[in-house]
Amino acid sequence: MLDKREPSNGEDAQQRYQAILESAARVICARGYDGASMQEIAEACGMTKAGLYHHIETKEKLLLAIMNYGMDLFEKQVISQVIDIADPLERLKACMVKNIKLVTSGSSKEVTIILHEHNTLTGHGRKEMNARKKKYVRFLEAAVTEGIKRGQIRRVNPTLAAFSFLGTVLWTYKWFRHEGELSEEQVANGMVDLFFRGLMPVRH
Amino acid sequence: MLDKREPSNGEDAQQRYQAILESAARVICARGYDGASMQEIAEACGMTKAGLYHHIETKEKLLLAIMNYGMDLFEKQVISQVIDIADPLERLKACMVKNIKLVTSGSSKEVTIILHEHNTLTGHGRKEMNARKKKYVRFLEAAVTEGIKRGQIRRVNPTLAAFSFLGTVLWTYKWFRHEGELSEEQVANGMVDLFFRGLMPVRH
DNA sequence: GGTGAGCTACTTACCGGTCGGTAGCCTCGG
DNA sequence: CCGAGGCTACCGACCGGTAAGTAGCTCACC
Repeated sequence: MLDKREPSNGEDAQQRYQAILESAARVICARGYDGASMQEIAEACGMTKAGLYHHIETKEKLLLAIMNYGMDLFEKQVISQVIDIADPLERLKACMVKNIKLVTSGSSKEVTIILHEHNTLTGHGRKEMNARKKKYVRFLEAAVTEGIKRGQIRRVNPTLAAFSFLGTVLWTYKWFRHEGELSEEQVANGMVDLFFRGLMPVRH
Repeated sequence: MLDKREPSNGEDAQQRYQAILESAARVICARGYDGASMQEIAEACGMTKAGLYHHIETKEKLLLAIMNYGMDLFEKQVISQVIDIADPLERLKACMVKNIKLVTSGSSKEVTIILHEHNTLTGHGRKEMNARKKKYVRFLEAAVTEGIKRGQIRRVNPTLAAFSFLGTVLWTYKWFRHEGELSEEQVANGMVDLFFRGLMPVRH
């Protein structure tokens, strides 16, 4: 049970911890989880390895913390931005735009780590992350189902639609480059257009 | 200059080498490149580490060999199966089905390694693999462009369409499970339907 | 004067890779 | 037909280096 008599101190400590997660995320994102040594991560945090271990328990728990932090970020910047949109089709479209921008902006390496290291965690931590991811899939499936009921979306398999959505959106982490010819906006809007309207010409 | 008086011997050696690549691929696919030790890989090949090093130069060159083997497999089982289809739309659809089945079947771990370890190779080997991947993107873009010219596909950005295609298809390596509710056929056919027709209802 | 944050110095284990050696087969001269 | 020489495939033992993680100290600040 924490005594919160000193909010400024508590806030500082939390900010410090988040700064560690962000620095660690940058290293792990660049080198991969196994390729990143605790030495490197500690240096990126402006500390020695032993100093870093004052804040974390193990390397794997650090990874879990980074991923949970990334999930918090995702839920704040994507889900909570669109969850109140009543129209399921508009909800899905807005969700796709927000999600693509979160991935392509590259500002939160934690999200990239979640995407790339999907098989790295073991045991309980892995189950925890899988549960959080599954919640997102269910959210997408529900929106599709609702859209079908309303007649806004044709009769497709909601699970397949959700994974198709996710593939389109999340695969961008592997190929999108800011130096490239396509801007974030172009990708986001273009993907929405492609996903919802398909490739076929308009019927007359 | 090899004297090929004994073709059977040469074939044996090549088969042996391929068996090594396949065993190594299984271990690397399961543990990740950095997580897989040469010790483990050698054991999976039924050899000691020193014995394995008789066949390969370095760990990274082993990875490159595995990826090139996977690319050969991909080109044989996907590209060459569809490249002669005259209709670009049918070419794309057949390509998507073949590609999804290659990934979901899970029989060739080499392909999964290509997808997952997209940032692992360095230097020349990485350029080599990127070139082979880019060829596939160009192939898809060209088919889309041709489909647009023929009026079979509406005016979309071919690059975006190609990456959308790839996201839908290749993301399956992260979530598809044979124990799951969806069969390979259901996924392949469902994805084709979704990708080409989109989510919107048919206009009347 | 205690507590959180950090350090130096260390342990144990394993990593990728190499070395010298050898068992078994093939080839070829005599 | 035999045996010397060479080659392929492999092994046991080992190298220098580095990995994750720890014990125990200092020190600034409440």
